[in-house]
Amino acid sequence: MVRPSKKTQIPNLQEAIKETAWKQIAETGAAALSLRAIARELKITAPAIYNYFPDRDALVTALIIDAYTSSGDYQFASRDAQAGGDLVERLRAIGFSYRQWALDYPQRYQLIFGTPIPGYQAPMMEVLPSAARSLSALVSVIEELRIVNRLNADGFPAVQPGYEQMFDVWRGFAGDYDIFSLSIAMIIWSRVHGLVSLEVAGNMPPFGVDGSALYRYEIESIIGQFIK
Amino acid sequence: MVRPSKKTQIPNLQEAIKETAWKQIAETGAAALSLRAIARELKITAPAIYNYFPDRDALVTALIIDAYTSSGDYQFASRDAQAGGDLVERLRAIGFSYRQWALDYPQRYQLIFGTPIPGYQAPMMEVLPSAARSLSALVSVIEELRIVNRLNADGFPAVQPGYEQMFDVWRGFAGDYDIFSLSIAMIIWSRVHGLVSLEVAGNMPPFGVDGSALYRYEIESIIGQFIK
DNA sequence: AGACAATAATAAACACTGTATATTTACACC
DNA sequence: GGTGTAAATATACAGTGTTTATTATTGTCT
Repeated sequence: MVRPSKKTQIPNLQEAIKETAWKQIAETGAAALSLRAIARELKITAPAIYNYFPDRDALVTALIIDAYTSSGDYQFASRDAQAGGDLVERLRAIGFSYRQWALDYPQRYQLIFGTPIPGYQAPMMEVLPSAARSLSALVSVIEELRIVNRLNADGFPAVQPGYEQMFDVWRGFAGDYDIFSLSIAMIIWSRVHGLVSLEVAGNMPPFGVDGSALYRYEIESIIGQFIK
Repeated sequence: MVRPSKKTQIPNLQEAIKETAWKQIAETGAAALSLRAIARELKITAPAIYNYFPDRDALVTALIIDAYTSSGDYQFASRDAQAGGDLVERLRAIGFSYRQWALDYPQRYQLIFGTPIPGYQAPMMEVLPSAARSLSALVSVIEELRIVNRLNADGFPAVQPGYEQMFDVWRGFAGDYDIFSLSIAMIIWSRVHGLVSLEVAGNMPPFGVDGSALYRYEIESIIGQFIK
């Protein structure tokens, strides 16, 4: 048999490949991702995958986009669960959901922020839409705080000249927010990311500083510094 | 020829293997590290490496230890260049040297904090000595600040009970510092690491926030929050 | 309905990788 | 000077991503 009849074929094979990839990433880690292993599990030959993804890197890119989307969904859900409430409370909720997602899906987190795939470099222009969206729940709340004049960031460095068009690209994906709100969101992101990345990767030496307590402290530090 | 005579042999082959590994990592990235490629460049066969490293992971561990040592050297050098000066100035110098090292050796930074080697997990107990030392330039200054009562961290979460012995292990490697100083150092580390890791990995979206300006802002934020 | 072209799979092969095993040789020591 | 050890090679195995050629199925056009 050279080609299976439509009855025995897997419907929506493109999606099935990604699902199997996620399953194997969850089981054995992102670094062990293997096209041949995926093909084995789907009872398919490896080159068949090339009908749906031009190469391994393209599959990884698709997975990263899904991961960003999943992270963004977490943050939007937590923001909207606090809809109508205090803006700072919404900010808190988003902050905690960032860590929660990383703890729930450490492999997805590593796929985005580690570099587990040999030789892989994410193509910025393909990934940007989902990456920008994943940050935009945070940006949206910061923007609201800015509008009601509760943002405090004296001496915050100005954006480099000549990048306005890049910002326009971002705007198209993530919403029409002020560039200052975006900058503040990025520094907040870098803070929570610092703590979460060390925790998830196991680089935090085991002195027993409680991860969630430390994280709560850092969230309150952020609020104390940037919100008035 | 099955074994080269001593004259044609490479002296200190263990060190030569690591050097070649670093050379290739600098050229083609940590993810492309290959025992066979190293062997080719040294004009030996791949299994010969197994006389010096039990497997590839052991070589990677040795490289990571070297990288931690290199990072620590940067920070100690910058601290000692400010010896006799203001403690806060020393803190600043250490902060900047952390980023500078990452920019000078992005591949080494990725080797430690990314996960570029498929299936590799750093053995904590082997890496801890050099990792602890690399943080201890910072810890030493924080400790001095604590002693002269210039440390400000109200509400900082307490260390979890039952980890005293882990801390003792750390003490043995990095110096006899107070556990509170160590905790403060860790949160400072997580902040600079958050910014640097996003910058080095290229995950900072290209809005043109000047990396070094943003970093300076963050360093001053840290000093403003924790030093009085 | 029949011819045809596009499509989606397989089969086989290539150049890699890390690693295990067996073999051979150079060297140091008694 | 023989012997044992250590350090290299040779060979082989199982795995990887990817390319090429082949083949059978499918949908479309006449």
